[in-house]
Amino acid sequence: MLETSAPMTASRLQDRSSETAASRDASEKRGRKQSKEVRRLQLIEATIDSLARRGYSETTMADVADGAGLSRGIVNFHFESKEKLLVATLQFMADEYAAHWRSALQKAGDDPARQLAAVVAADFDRSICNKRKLAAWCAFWGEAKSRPTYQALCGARDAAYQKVIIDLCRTLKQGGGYAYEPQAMALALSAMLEGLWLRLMMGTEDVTRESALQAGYEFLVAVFPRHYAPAEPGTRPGGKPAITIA
Amino acid sequence: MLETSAPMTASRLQDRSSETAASRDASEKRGRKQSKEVRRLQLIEATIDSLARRGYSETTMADVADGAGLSRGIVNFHFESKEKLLVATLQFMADEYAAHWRSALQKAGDDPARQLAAVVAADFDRSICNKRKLAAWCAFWGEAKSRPTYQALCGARDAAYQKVIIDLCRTLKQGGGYAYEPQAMALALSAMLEGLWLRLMMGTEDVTRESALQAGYEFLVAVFPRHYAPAEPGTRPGGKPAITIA
DNA sequence: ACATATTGAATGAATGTTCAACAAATTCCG
DNA sequence: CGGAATTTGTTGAACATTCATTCAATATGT
Repeated sequence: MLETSAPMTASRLQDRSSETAASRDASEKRGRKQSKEVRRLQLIEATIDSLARRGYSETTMADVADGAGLSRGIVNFHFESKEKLLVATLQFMADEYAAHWRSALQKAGDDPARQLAAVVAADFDRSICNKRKLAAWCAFWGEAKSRPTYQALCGARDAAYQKVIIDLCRTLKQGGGYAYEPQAMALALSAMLEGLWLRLMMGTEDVTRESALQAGYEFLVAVFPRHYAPAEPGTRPGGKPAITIA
Repeated sequence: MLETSAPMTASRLQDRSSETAASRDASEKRGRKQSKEVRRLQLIEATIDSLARRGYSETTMADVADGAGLSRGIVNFHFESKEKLLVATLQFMADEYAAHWRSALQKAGDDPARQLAAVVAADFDRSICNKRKLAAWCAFWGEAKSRPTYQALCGARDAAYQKVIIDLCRTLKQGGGYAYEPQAMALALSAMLEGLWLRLMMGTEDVTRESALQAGYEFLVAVFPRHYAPAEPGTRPGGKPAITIA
Protein backbone atom coordinates (compact mmCIF):
# COMPACT_ATOMS: atom_id res chain seq x y z
CA MET A 1 0.00 0.00 0.00
CA LEU A 2 0.97 3.53 -0.63
CA GLU A 3 3.50 2.91 -3.32
CA THR A 4 5.96 5.56 -4.32
CA SER A 5 5.18 7.55 -7.38
CA ALA A 6 8.69 8.17 -8.65
CA PRO A 7 10.29 5.61 -10.89
CA MET A 8 13.72 6.48 -9.52
CA THR A 9 13.29 4.70 -6.23
CA ALA A 10 13.12 1.23 -7.58
CA SER A 11 16.12 1.44 -9.84
CA ARG A 12 18.29 2.98 -7.19
CA LEU A 13 17.82 0.07 -4.87
CA GLN A 14 19.70 -2.27 -7.08
CA ASP A 15 22.60 -0.54 -8.74
CA ARG A 16 23.97 2.93 -8.61
CA SER A 17 26.23 2.52 -11.61
CA SER A 18 23.30 2.35 -13.97
CA GLU A 19 21.83 5.65 -14.93
CA THR A 20 18.83 6.91 -13.02
CA ALA A 21 15.51 7.55 -14.67
CA ALA A 22 15.76 11.26 -14.03
CA SER A 23 19.23 11.48 -15.49
CA ARG A 24 18.10 9.62 -18.56
CA ASP A 25 15.30 12.13 -19.05
CA ALA A 26 17.63 15.01 -18.54
CA SER A 27 20.92 14.30 -20.22
CA GLU A 28 21.91 14.37 -23.86
CA LYS A 29 20.13 16.65 -26.28
CA ARG A 30 19.58 19.71 -24.10
CA GLY A 31 21.46 22.92 -24.34
CA ARG A 32 23.37 24.10 -21.31
CA LYS A 33 20.95 26.83 -20.34
CA GLN A 34 18.23 24.29 -20.02
CA SER A 35 20.44 21.62 -18.62
CA LYS A 36 21.32 23.75 -15.66
CA GLU A 37 17.77 23.88 -14.41
CA VAL A 38 17.26 20.23 -15.20
CA ARG A 39 20.31 19.29 -13.18
CA ARG A 40 18.97 21.18 -10.22
CA LEU A 41 15.71 19.29 -10.39
CA GLN A 42 17.57 16.04 -10.79
CA LEU A 43 19.58 16.73 -7.67
CA ILE A 44 16.49 17.81 -5.77
CA GLU A 45 14.77 14.56 -6.65
CA ALA A 46 17.81 12.64 -5.50
CA THR A 47 17.72 14.60 -2.25
CA ILE A 48 14.10 13.68 -1.63
CA ASP A 49 15.04 10.09 -2.29
CA SER A 50 17.84 10.18 0.19
CA LEU A 51 15.74 11.90 2.83
CA ALA A 52 13.10 9.22 2.44
CA ARG A 53 15.54 6.34 2.47
CA ARG A 54 18.12 7.45 5.02
CA GLY A 55 16.43 10.23 6.98
CA TYR A 56 17.64 13.77 7.42
CA SER A 57 20.54 13.10 9.70
CA GLU A 58 22.09 10.48 7.44
CA THR A 59 21.54 12.21 4.14
CA THR A 60 24.97 13.06 2.80
CA MET A 61 26.17 14.98 -0.21
CA ALA A 62 27.81 11.82 -1.47
CA ASP A 63 24.54 9.95 -1.25
CA VAL A 64 22.70 12.62 -3.19
CA ALA A 65 25.38 12.73 -5.86
CA ASP A 66 25.44 8.95 -6.14
CA GLY A 67 21.66 8.87 -6.27
CA ALA A 68 21.72 11.25 -9.20
CA GLY A 69 24.50 9.26 -10.84
CA LEU A 70 26.89 12.20 -10.74
CA SER A 71 30.18 13.00 -9.13
CA ARG A 72 30.81 14.17 -5.61
CA GLY A 73 31.64 17.77 -6.21
CA ILE A 74 28.65 18.47 -8.41
CA VAL A 75 26.24 19.55 -5.73
CA ASN A 76 28.43 22.38 -4.52
CA PHE A 77 28.53 23.62 -8.09
CA HIS A 78 24.79 23.82 -8.64
CA PHE A 79 23.84 24.61 -5.09
CA GLU A 80 26.37 26.43 -3.04
CA SER A 81 26.20 24.22 0.02
CA LYS A 82 24.36 21.32 1.56
CA GLU A 83 22.19 23.72 3.51
CA LYS A 84 21.11 25.50 0.35
CA LEU A 85 20.38 22.23 -1.40
CA LEU A 86 18.05 21.25 1.42
CA VAL A 87 16.31 24.61 1.43
CA ALA A 88 15.81 24.39 -2.32
CA THR A 89 14.39 20.90 -1.90
CA LEU A 90 11.95 22.05 0.74
CA GLN A 91 10.97 25.04 -1.36
CA PHE A 92 10.34 22.73 -4.28
CA MET A 93 8.03 20.52 -2.24
CA ALA A 94 6.19 23.49 -0.77
CA ASP A 95 5.61 24.99 -4.21
CA GLU A 96 4.45 21.67 -5.59
CA TYR A 97 2.02 21.19 -2.72
CA ALA A 98 0.60 24.69 -3.01
CA ALA A 99 0.13 24.36 -6.77
CA HIS A 100 -1.64 21.07 -6.23
CA TRP A 101 -4.29 22.19 -3.78
CA ARG A 102 -4.87 25.43 -5.65
CA SER A 103 -5.44 23.47 -8.80
CA ALA A 104 -7.84 21.12 -7.02
CA LEU A 105 -9.69 24.08 -5.59
CA GLN A 106 -10.11 25.65 -8.98
CA LYS A 107 -11.28 22.48 -10.65
CA ALA A 108 -13.97 22.07 -8.00
CA GLY A 109 -16.06 24.90 -9.33
CA ASP A 110 -17.99 27.39 -7.23
CA ASP A 111 -19.78 25.27 -4.66
CA PRO A 112 -17.96 25.72 -1.34
CA ALA A 113 -18.91 22.24 -0.12
CA ARG A 114 -17.45 20.72 -3.25
CA GLN A 115 -14.41 22.93 -2.90
CA LEU A 116 -13.68 21.85 0.66
CA ALA A 117 -14.08 18.19 -0.22
CA ALA A 118 -11.75 18.69 -3.16
CA VAL A 119 -9.03 20.21 -1.01
CA VAL A 120 -9.32 17.34 1.45
CA ALA A 121 -9.14 14.80 -1.34
CA ALA A 122 -6.18 16.57 -2.92
CA ASP A 123 -4.16 15.86 0.20
CA PHE A 124 -4.33 12.16 -0.49
CA ASP A 125 -3.61 12.26 -4.16
CA ARG A 126 -0.88 9.88 -5.25
CA SER A 127 1.28 12.58 -6.74
CA ILE A 128 1.52 14.37 -3.39
CA CYS A 129 0.86 11.68 -0.88
CA ASN A 130 3.37 8.89 -1.28
CA LYS A 131 5.91 7.40 1.05
CA ARG A 132 8.79 9.22 -0.56
CA LYS A 133 7.32 12.70 -0.26
CA LEU A 134 5.75 12.16 3.12
CA ALA A 135 9.01 10.90 4.53
CA ALA A 136 10.81 13.92 3.15
CA TRP A 137 8.23 16.28 4.65
CA CYS A 138 8.55 14.61 7.99
CA ALA A 139 12.32 14.79 7.85
CA PHE A 140 12.08 18.55 7.46
CA TRP A 141 9.46 18.84 10.20
CA GLY A 142 11.88 17.21 12.56
CA GLU A 143 14.46 19.91 11.97
CA ALA A 144 12.10 22.83 11.59
CA LYS A 145 11.97 23.96 15.20
CA SER A 146 15.66 24.74 15.36
CA ARG A 147 15.89 26.34 11.90
CA PRO A 148 13.91 29.46 11.12
CA THR A 149 14.46 29.00 7.39
CA TYR A 150 12.81 25.60 7.44
CA GLN A 151 10.09 26.77 9.76
CA ALA A 152 8.93 29.38 7.28
CA LEU A 153 8.69 26.86 4.45
CA CYS A 154 7.69 23.83 6.41
CA GLY A 155 4.00 24.36 6.84
CA ALA A 156 2.73 22.77 3.68
CA ARG A 157 -0.59 23.93 4.95
CA ASP A 158 0.57 27.49 5.37
CA ALA A 159 -1.13 30.78 6.14
CA ALA A 160 -2.69 31.08 2.69
CA TYR A 161 -4.01 27.53 2.87
CA GLN A 162 -5.34 28.10 6.34
CA LYS A 163 -7.13 31.25 5.24
CA VAL A 164 -8.88 29.41 2.44
CA ILE A 165 -9.99 26.62 4.76
CA ILE A 166 -11.26 29.07 7.34
CA ASP A 167 -13.21 30.98 4.70
CA LEU A 168 -14.76 27.79 3.38
CA CYS A 169 -15.73 26.72 6.89
CA ARG A 170 -17.24 30.12 7.49
CA THR A 171 -19.25 29.98 4.30
CA LEU A 172 -20.55 26.52 5.10
CA LYS A 173 -21.45 27.65 8.58
CA GLN A 174 -23.53 30.51 7.26
CA GLY A 175 -25.19 28.32 4.68
CA GLY A 176 -25.96 25.50 7.12
CA GLY A 177 -26.53 27.18 10.44
CA TYR A 178 -23.83 25.32 12.33
CA ALA A 179 -22.74 26.51 15.74
CA TYR A 180 -19.02 25.98 15.51
CA GLU A 181 -16.28 28.56 15.41
CA PRO A 182 -14.94 28.48 11.82
CA GLN A 183 -11.42 29.25 13.02
CA ALA A 184 -11.34 26.33 15.43
CA MET A 185 -13.01 23.98 12.97
CA ALA A 186 -10.51 24.85 10.26
CA LEU A 187 -7.68 24.26 12.68
CA ALA A 188 -9.10 20.89 13.66
CA LEU A 189 -9.54 19.94 10.02
CA SER A 190 -6.11 20.91 8.77
CA ALA A 191 -4.44 19.44 11.85
CA MET A 192 -6.23 16.18 11.19
CA LEU A 193 -5.00 16.13 7.60
CA GLU A 194 -1.44 16.68 8.76
CA GLY A 195 -1.85 14.02 11.41
CA LEU A 196 -3.11 11.56 8.83
CA TRP A 197 -0.03 12.25 6.75
CA LEU A 198 2.07 11.47 9.76
CA ARG A 199 0.29 8.16 10.27
CA LEU A 200 0.68 7.27 6.63
CA MET A 201 4.35 8.02 6.79
CA MET A 202 4.86 5.93 9.88
CA GLY A 203 3.20 3.05 8.11
CA THR A 204 2.25 1.46 11.39
CA GLU A 205 -1.21 0.02 11.78
CA ASP A 206 -3.23 -0.53 8.68
CA VAL A 207 -3.70 3.06 7.61
CA THR A 208 -3.77 3.48 3.85
CA ARG A 209 -4.39 6.41 1.58
CA GLU A 210 -7.91 5.14 1.18
CA SER A 211 -8.70 4.78 4.87
CA ALA A 212 -7.09 8.15 5.57
CA LEU A 213 -9.27 9.82 2.96
CA GLN A 214 -12.23 7.97 4.38
CA ALA A 215 -11.46 9.41 7.81
CA GLY A 216 -11.20 12.86 6.29
CA TYR A 217 -14.60 12.46 4.66
CA GLU A 218 -16.17 11.16 7.86
CA PHE A 219 -14.98 14.33 9.49
CA LEU A 220 -16.71 16.46 6.88
CA VAL A 221 -19.91 14.44 7.11
CA ALA A 222 -19.95 14.67 10.88
CA VAL A 223 -19.20 18.36 11.09
CA PHE A 224 -21.23 19.62 8.13
CA PRO A 225 -24.13 17.15 8.00
CA ARG A 226 -26.29 19.51 5.98
CA HIS A 227 -23.67 19.69 3.23
CA TYR A 228 -22.33 16.17 3.06
CA ALA A 229 -23.81 12.73 3.30
CA PRO A 230 -21.98 9.40 3.28
CA ALA A 231 -22.51 7.50 0.07
CA GLU A 232 -24.22 4.16 0.50
CA PRO A 233 -21.56 1.91 2.00
CA GLY A 234 -22.28 -1.23 0.01
CA THR A 235 -21.57 -0.03 -3.48
CA ARG A 236 -17.94 0.79 -4.00
CA PRO A 237 -15.92 -2.07 -5.41
CA GLY A 238 -12.76 -0.01 -5.85
CA GLY A 239 -13.91 3.40 -6.90
CA LYS A 240 -13.39 6.62 -5.06
CA PRO A 241 -14.14 6.59 -1.34
CA ALA A 242 -17.61 7.63 -0.47
CA ILE A 243 -19.01 11.07 0.03
CA THR A 244 -21.97 12.90 -1.45
CA ILE A 245 -22.41 16.63 -1.68
CA ALA A 246 -25.92 17.62 -0.71
CA MET B 1 2.33 30.81 24.93
CA LEU B 2 3.35 27.29 25.62
CA GLU B 3 6.19 27.69 28.07
CA THR B 4 8.49 24.81 28.86
CA SER B 5 7.76 22.84 31.97
CA ALA B 6 11.24 21.78 33.01
CA PRO B 7 13.24 24.04 35.28
CA MET B 8 16.49 22.92 33.65
CA THR B 9 15.96 24.82 30.47
CA ALA B 10 16.16 28.26 31.91
CA SER B 11 19.32 27.72 33.91
CA ARG B 12 21.13 26.17 31.01
CA LEU B 13 20.69 29.20 28.85
CA GLN B 14 22.93 31.30 30.98
CA ASP B 15 25.82 29.25 32.30
CA ARG B 16 26.84 25.69 31.93
CA SER B 17 29.41 25.77 34.71
CA SER B 18 26.74 26.11 37.35
CA GLU B 19 25.09 22.88 38.35
CA THR B 20 21.87 21.96 36.63
CA ALA B 21 18.63 21.61 38.55
CA ALA B 22 18.48 17.91 37.85
CA SER B 23 22.03 17.33 39.02
CA ARG B 24 21.37 19.25 42.23
CA ASP B 25 18.41 16.99 42.94
CA ALA B 26 20.43 13.93 42.20
CA SER B 27 23.89 14.38 43.63
CA GLU B 28 25.17 14.09 47.17
CA LYS B 29 23.35 11.89 49.61
CA ARG B 30 22.47 8.98 47.36
CA GLY B 31 24.18 5.65 47.25
CA ARG B 32 25.67 4.50 43.99
CA LYS B 33 22.90 2.09 43.15
CA GLN B 34 20.43 4.88 43.18
CA SER B 35 22.76 7.39 41.62
CA LYS B 36 23.21 5.25 38.56
CA GLU B 37 19.57 5.46 37.67
CA VAL B 38 19.46 9.15 38.49
CA ARG B 39 22.39 9.81 36.18
CA ARG B 40 20.62 8.08 33.37
CA LEU B 41 17.58 10.26 33.86
CA GLN B 42 19.75 13.33 34.05
CA LEU B 43 21.37 12.47 30.74
CA ILE B 44 18.02 11.67 29.17
CA GLU B 45 16.70 15.08 30.21
CA ALA B 46 19.78 16.71 28.75
CA THR B 47 19.17 14.78 25.54
CA ILE B 48 15.60 16.03 25.30
CA ASP B 49 16.92 19.53 25.86
CA SER B 50 19.43 19.18 23.09
CA LEU B 51 16.92 17.68 20.68
CA ALA B 52 14.59 20.59 21.34
CA ARG B 53 17.27 23.23 21.05
CA ARG B 54 19.41 21.92 18.22
CA GLY B 55 17.32 19.30 16.47
CA TYR B 56 18.15 15.67 15.91
CA SER B 57 20.87 16.08 13.35
CA GLU B 58 22.87 18.54 15.43
CA THR B 59 22.50 16.84 18.77
CA THR B 60 25.97 15.68 19.74
CA MET B 61 27.29 13.64 22.61
CA ALA B 62 29.35 16.63 23.68
CA ASP B 63 26.25 18.80 23.79
CA VAL B 64 24.38 16.29 25.92
CA ALA B 65 27.30 15.92 28.31
CA ASP B 66 27.74 19.68 28.57
CA GLY B 67 24.03 20.11 29.10
CA ALA B 68 24.14 17.72 32.02
CA GLY B 69 27.25 19.42 33.37
CA LEU B 70 29.33 16.27 33.04
CA SER B 71 32.35 15.19 31.11
CA ARG B 72 32.53 13.97 27.54
CA GLY B 73 33.06 10.30 28.05
CA ILE B 74 30.26 9.85 30.53
CA VAL B 75 27.49 9.04 28.13
CA ASN B 76 29.28 6.03 26.72
CA PHE B 77 29.61 4.75 30.26
CA HIS B 78 25.94 4.91 31.17
CA PHE B 79 24.60 4.23 27.73
CA GLU B 80 26.73 2.19 25.45
CA SER B 81 26.45 4.43 22.42
CA LYS B 82 24.73 7.50 21.05
CA GLU B 83 22.16 5.32 19.36
CA LYS B 84 21.26 3.63 22.63
CA LEU B 85 21.02 6.95 24.43
CA LEU B 86 18.51 8.13 21.88
CA VAL B 87 16.49 4.95 22.05
CA ALA B 88 16.40 5.20 25.84
CA THR B 89 15.26 8.81 25.55
CA LEU B 90 12.46 7.89 23.19
CA GLN B 91 11.45 4.99 25.40
CA PHE B 92 11.33 7.34 28.36
CA MET B 93 9.04 9.74 26.56
CA ALA B 94 6.79 6.96 25.30
CA ASP B 95 6.45 5.51 28.80
CA GLU B 96 5.74 8.91 30.26
CA TYR B 97 3.09 9.63 27.68
CA ALA B 98 1.38 6.28 28.13
CA ALA B 99 1.34 6.62 31.91
CA HIS B 100 -0.16 10.07 31.54
CA TRP B 101 -3.16 9.20 29.40
CA ARG B 102 -3.83 6.01 31.33
CA SER B 103 -3.90 8.00 34.53
CA ALA B 104 -6.23 10.57 32.99
CA LEU B 105 -8.49 7.80 31.77
CA GLN B 106 -8.68 6.24 35.20
CA LYS B 107 -9.39 9.50 36.97
CA ALA B 108 -12.28 10.18 34.61
CA GLY B 109 -14.49 7.54 36.17
CA ASP B 110 -16.85 5.24 34.29
CA ASP B 111 -18.70 7.53 31.91
CA PRO B 112 -17.27 6.95 28.41
CA ALA B 113 -18.02 10.50 27.29
CA ARG B 114 -16.12 11.87 30.24
CA GLN B 115 -13.33 9.39 29.58
CA LEU B 116 -12.89 10.42 25.97
CA ALA B 117 -12.86 14.10 26.86
CA ALA B 118 -10.30 13.37 29.55
CA VAL B 119 -7.95 11.62 27.14
CA VAL B 120 -8.24 14.52 24.71
CA ALA B 121 -7.54 17.03 27.46
CA ALA B 122 -4.60 14.99 28.72
CA ASP B 123 -2.86 15.52 25.42
CA PHE B 124 -2.62 19.22 26.11
CA ASP B 125 -1.53 19.03 29.68
CA ARG B 126 1.50 21.16 30.48
CA SER B 127 3.54 18.24 31.73
CA ILE B 128 3.27 16.47 28.39
CA CYS B 129 2.60 19.23 25.94
CA ASN B 130 5.38 21.78 26.08
CA LYS B 131 7.78 23.05 23.48
CA ARG B 132 10.64 20.96 24.78
CA LYS B 133 8.86 17.62 24.65
CA LEU B 134 6.98 18.33 21.43
CA ALA B 135 10.18 19.30 19.69
CA ALA B 136 11.83 16.11 20.88
CA TRP B 137 8.91 14.00 19.67
CA CYS B 138 9.03 15.66 16.31
CA ALA B 139 12.77 15.14 16.06
CA PHE B 140 12.21 11.41 16.47
CA TRP B 141 9.32 11.38 14.03
CA GLY B 142 11.64 12.80 11.43
CA GLU B 143 13.99 9.87 11.75
CA ALA B 144 11.42 7.17 12.40
CA LYS B 145 10.81 6.08 8.83
CA SER B 146 14.39 4.99 8.29
CA ARG B 147 14.84 3.34 11.70
CA PRO B 148 12.67 0.42 12.70
CA THR B 149 13.64 0.79 16.35
CA TYR B 150 12.29 4.32 16.44
CA GLN B 151 9.26 3.42 14.44
CA ALA B 152 8.14 0.90 17.02
CA LEU B 153 8.42 3.40 19.86
CA CYS B 154 7.50 6.53 18.00
CA GLY B 155 3.76 6.32 18.01
CA ALA B 156 2.97 8.01 21.28
CA ARG B 157 -0.55 7.16 20.36
CA ASP B 158 0.22 3.52 19.81
CA ALA B 159 -1.84 0.42 19.24
CA ALA B 160 -3.04 0.23 22.85
CA TYR B 161 -4.05 3.89 22.78
CA GLN B 162 -5.80 3.46 19.47
CA LYS B 163 -7.74 0.48 20.77
CA VAL B 164 -9.01 2.46 23.73
CA ILE B 165 -10.10 5.35 21.53
CA ILE B 166 -11.85 3.04 19.11
CA ASP B 167 -13.68 1.30 21.94
CA LEU B 168 -14.78 4.62 23.40
CA CYS B 169 -16.02 5.79 20.01
CA ARG B 170 -17.89 2.53 19.58
CA THR B 171 -19.52 2.85 22.97
CA LEU B 172 -20.58 6.41 22.28
CA LYS B 173 -21.95 5.39 18.91
CA GLN B 174 -24.13 2.71 20.47
CA GLY B 175 -25.31 5.07 23.20
CA GLY B 176 -26.07 7.94 20.85
CA GLY B 177 -27.12 6.33 17.61
CA TYR B 178 -24.48 7.94 15.43
CA ALA B 179 -23.85 6.68 11.95
CA TYR B 180 -20.08 6.89 11.78
CA GLU B 181 -17.61 4.06 11.60
CA PRO B 182 -15.89 4.00 15.02
CA GLN B 183 -12.60 2.92 13.47
CA ALA B 184 -12.50 5.84 11.05
CA MET B 185 -13.69 8.32 13.65
CA ALA B 186 -11.02 7.21 16.10
CA LEU B 187 -8.41 7.55 13.40
CA ALA B 188 -9.61 11.03 12.56
CA LEU B 189 -9.58 12.02 16.21
CA SER B 190 -6.15 10.73 17.10
CA ALA B 191 -4.67 12.04 13.87
CA MET B 192 -6.07 15.45 14.69
CA LEU B 193 -4.49 15.37 18.12
CA GLU B 194 -1.13 14.51 16.61
CA GLY B 195 -1.57 17.20 14.01
CA LEU B 196 -2.33 19.75 16.70
CA TRP B 197 0.89 18.77 18.44
CA LEU B 198 2.72 19.39 15.23
CA ARG B 199 1.19 22.85 14.89
CA LEU B 200 2.03 23.68 18.47
CA MET B 201 5.59 22.60 17.94
CA MET B 202 5.97 24.64 14.80
CA GLY B 203 4.79 27.66 16.73
CA THR B 204 3.65 29.35 13.54
CA GLU B 205 0.30 31.08 13.51
CA ASP B 206 -1.34 31.79 16.81
CA VAL B 207 -2.01 28.26 17.93
CA THR B 208 -1.72 27.83 21.69
CA ARG B 209 -2.37 24.95 24.03
CA GLU B 210 -5.70 26.54 24.78
CA SER B 211 -6.83 27.00 21.20
CA ALA B 212 -5.62 23.51 20.34
CA LEU B 213 -7.65 22.02 23.16
CA GLN B 214 -10.56 24.15 22.02
CA ALA B 215 -10.29 22.66 18.56
CA GLY B 216 -10.20 19.19 20.07
CA TYR B 217 -13.35 19.88 22.03
CA GLU B 218 -15.13 21.35 19.00
CA PHE B 219 -14.41 18.08 17.28
CA LEU B 220 -16.06 16.11 20.06
CA VAL B 221 -19.06 18.42 20.16
CA ALA B 222 -19.50 18.21 16.41
CA VAL B 223 -19.14 14.45 16.14
CA PHE B 224 -20.95 13.37 19.30
CA PRO B 225 -23.58 16.10 19.74
CA ARG B 226 -25.72 13.93 21.98
CA HIS B 227 -22.86 13.51 24.44
CA TYR B 228 -21.18 16.88 24.44
CA ALA B 229 -22.36 20.46 24.33
CA PRO B 230 -20.26 23.60 24.14
CA ALA B 231 -20.27 25.53 27.39
CA GLU B 232 -21.72 29.02 27.09
CA PRO B 233 -19.03 31.01 25.25
CA GLY B 234 -19.23 34.21 27.27
CA THR B 235 -18.21 32.97 30.67
CA ARG B 236 -14.63 31.85 30.79
CA PRO B 237 -12.17 34.49 31.93
CA GLY B 238 -9.25 32.10 32.06
CA GLY B 239 -10.58 28.84 33.29
CA LYS B 240 -10.58 25.54 31.48
CA PRO B 241 -11.73 25.62 27.86
CA ALA B 242 -15.39 24.96 27.42
CA ILE B 243 -17.15 21.68 27.09
CA THR B 244 -20.07 20.10 28.87
CA ILE B 245 -20.82 16.41 29.20
CA ALA B 246 -24.49 15.75 28.63
C1' DA C 1 39.11 29.46 -28.84
C1' DC C 2 36.31 30.07 -25.24
C1' DA C 3 33.08 29.44 -21.67
C1' DT C 4 30.84 26.30 -18.99
C1' DA C 5 30.02 21.97 -16.76
C1' DT C 6 31.95 17.97 -14.44
C1' DT C 7 35.21 15.14 -12.10
C1' DG C 8 37.54 13.11 -8.12
C1' DA C 9 41.27 13.45 -5.08
C1' DA C 10 42.94 16.37 -1.22
C1' DT C 11 41.82 18.89 2.93
C1' DG C 12 40.28 20.07 7.28
C1' DA C 13 36.80 20.26 10.63
C1' DA C 14 33.45 17.83 13.52
C1' DT C 15 32.27 14.07 16.25
C1' DG C 16 31.50 9.22 18.35
C1' DT C 17 34.22 6.09 20.78
C1' DT C 18 38.04 4.30 23.52
C1' DC C 19 40.92 4.11 27.40
C1' DA C 20 44.41 4.94 30.89
C1' DA C 21 44.50 7.60 34.86
C1' DC C 22 42.01 9.44 38.75
C1' DA C 23 38.32 9.98 42.47
C1' DA C 24 34.94 8.29 45.47
C1' DA C 25 32.45 5.09 47.69
C1' DT C 26 32.03 0.33 49.53
C1' DT C 27 33.83 -3.84 51.37
C1' DC C 28 37.16 -6.49 53.74
C1' DC C 29 39.97 -7.66 57.44
C1' DG C 30 43.14 -7.02 61.28
C1' DC D 1 36.48 0.48 64.69
C1' DG D 2 39.91 2.03 61.14
C1' DG D 3 42.65 1.70 57.40
C1' DA D 4 43.93 -0.94 53.17
C1' DA D 5 41.88 -3.29 49.05
C1' DT D 6 38.47 -3.24 45.65
C1' DT D 7 34.76 -2.03 43.09
C1' DT D 8 32.39 1.63 40.82
C1' DG D 9 31.97 6.15 38.77
C1' DT D 10 34.22 9.93 36.23
C1' DT D 11 37.42 12.53 33.52
C1' DG D 12 39.59 14.34 29.40
C1' DA D 13 42.87 13.60 25.94
C1' DA D 14 43.87 10.61 21.90
C1' DC D 15 42.12 8.22 17.95
C1' DA D 16 39.67 6.96 13.87
C1' DT D 17 36.03 7.94 10.99
C1' DT D 18 32.87 10.45 8.41
C1' DC D 19 31.72 14.16 5.65
C1' DA D 20 31.21 18.91 3.48
C1' DT D 21 33.97 21.71 0.85
C1' DT D 22 37.66 23.11 -2.32
C1' DC D 23 40.04 23.17 -6.55
C1' DA D 24 43.15 21.96 -10.31
C1' DA D 25 42.51 19.14 -14.18
C1' DT D 26 39.49 17.49 -17.77
C1' DA D 27 35.52 17.10 -20.80
C1' DT D 28 31.76 19.13 -23.38
C1' DG D 29 29.27 22.21 -25.90
C1' DT D 30 29.12 26.97 -28.28
